[in-house]
Amino acid sequence: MASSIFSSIERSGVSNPLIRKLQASRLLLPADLAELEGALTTTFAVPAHQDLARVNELPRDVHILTEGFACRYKVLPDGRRAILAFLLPGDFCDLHCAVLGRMDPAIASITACIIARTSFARINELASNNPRIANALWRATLADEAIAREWLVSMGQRSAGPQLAHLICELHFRLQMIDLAGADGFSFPFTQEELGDALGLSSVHVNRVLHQLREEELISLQGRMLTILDLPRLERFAGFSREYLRSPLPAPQSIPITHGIK
Amino acid sequence: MASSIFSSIERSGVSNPLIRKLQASRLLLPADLAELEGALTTTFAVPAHQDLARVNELPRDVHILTEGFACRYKVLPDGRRAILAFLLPGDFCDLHCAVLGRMDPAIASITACIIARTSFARINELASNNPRIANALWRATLADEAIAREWLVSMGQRSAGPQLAHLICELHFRLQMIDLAGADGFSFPFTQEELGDALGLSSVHVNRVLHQLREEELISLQGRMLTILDLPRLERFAGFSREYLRSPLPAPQSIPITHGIK
DNA sequence: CGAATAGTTGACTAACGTCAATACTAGTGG
DNA sequence: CCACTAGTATTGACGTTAGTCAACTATTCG
Repeated sequence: MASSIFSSIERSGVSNPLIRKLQASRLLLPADLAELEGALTTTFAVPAHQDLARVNELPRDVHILTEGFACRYKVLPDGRRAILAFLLPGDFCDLHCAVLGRMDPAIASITACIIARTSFARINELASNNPRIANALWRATLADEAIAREWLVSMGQRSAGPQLAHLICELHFRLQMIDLAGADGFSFPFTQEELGDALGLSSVHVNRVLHQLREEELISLQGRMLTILDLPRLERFAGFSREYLRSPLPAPQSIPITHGIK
Repeated sequence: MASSIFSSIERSGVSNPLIRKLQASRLLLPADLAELEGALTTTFAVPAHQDLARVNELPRDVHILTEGFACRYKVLPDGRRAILAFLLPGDFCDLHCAVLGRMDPAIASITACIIARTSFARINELASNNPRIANALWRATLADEAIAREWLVSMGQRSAGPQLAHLICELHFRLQMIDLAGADGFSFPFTQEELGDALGLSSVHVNRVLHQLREEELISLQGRMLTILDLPRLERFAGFSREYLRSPLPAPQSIPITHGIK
């Protein structure tokens, strides 16, 4: 199963979205970026709706989504599936697993994906020797956590309509950050069942709520392209505040430029 | 468990539960523990049901819960409150906020608490100069994340009964880890409204579900003391697996003992 | 002891799930 | 180009879970 999928399309990736994201964050020096990029040599392609964790059983590798959509999920004993996060280009798939040394939630592609891989040993070496990189990686996992926390708020306190609207706002904002959302809309390749598993709703109910959002002319959805018709109104309806997604610059002392004295 | 190795520290009477936890994890050398403990000099008391974030508006400090129960929460514009995590002794209150440089969710005490404080600058200095400490702190935030993810599963896929049971199992396990849960039961100081805000349920429904758990003789709850009457049955009912709470030892290469070469 | 807070219970309502039938769509091979 | 198929979307009828409102009781605490 595993080998056929990884008819590895090796590419010399200068345009890794993770590197671009980190570059934009201004947390790292050019030299740091080069170090990190040097570790991301191997990339491979995965078809849509493919289980990634099972394909590669080594939890000691770290994967970065480079192109396409994926998700983290967990299946319960009774067969229900919980989608815990949607992964977009530039996101780490399993950095936390590598740090903890445990392959906790599974990863699956949603669309066809391109994924970059490196060994955790390599990442760990970089982080150990360069606190700026360690800090940037740490912050990346914390950004994940902030999104998960907001999902928690959504699931607990928002009814289905606002909850779905909130997810749309989140994806829109995150895709904008990586230049993957135009003014006209963005790629929205999720099935209603996937949305349901992410929101804790049945796919039937997702359908109805989606219908409602279209009827109220908040969004339009044709093919797999979603257009936000009235962003301010959608954000208000969702109770969305982009604050939690912003990556604030750390205070001066949290970037120890003077590292090396020790 | 690792008592003989760290006997020198034990004899010196480590009172801080964070240090005890890290000590038990075997991630750090005695010297590392001493470094960290040296940073936790200031402690202060907070009465029950007190807002902690507002008490200390400086987001550049890091707080560690030393005694008592607290929670992370967020209030929505419409006044609803979402509790995002319960904090137990030894937990960081706001390490992630400090790293990200943003005071995201608020913290409130549930019981009277004792809290240790240190400056983030100090923590950051330790982490920058000592990758073992950086790793341990990173893992601590990831442990948080694992719990949040499991809450997400609970809220999305479990109905109220199993969800509440799951929370009880989680708290029981976490309290056991820090020697705060006896065989006879453990302190359970949450109001039903707090439980509701954490589970995304109304307090009325929490009451009914709690009643049901008692009727089925899974738990008993008197005063603020909860007793688990049949742990295996409760865990089965909740769909609880303690796997996600375990702190696995990292693979050898993730503890670079040889740090200092650079 | 009294006042506030927390817990309990019932009646009713709203949100969401389940089941099932039908329509659409993209990809497939003839 | 068409039919075939499997997955996906849509819609209706109905059941279940959980929310709301409201009254009442039990605790806690000053």
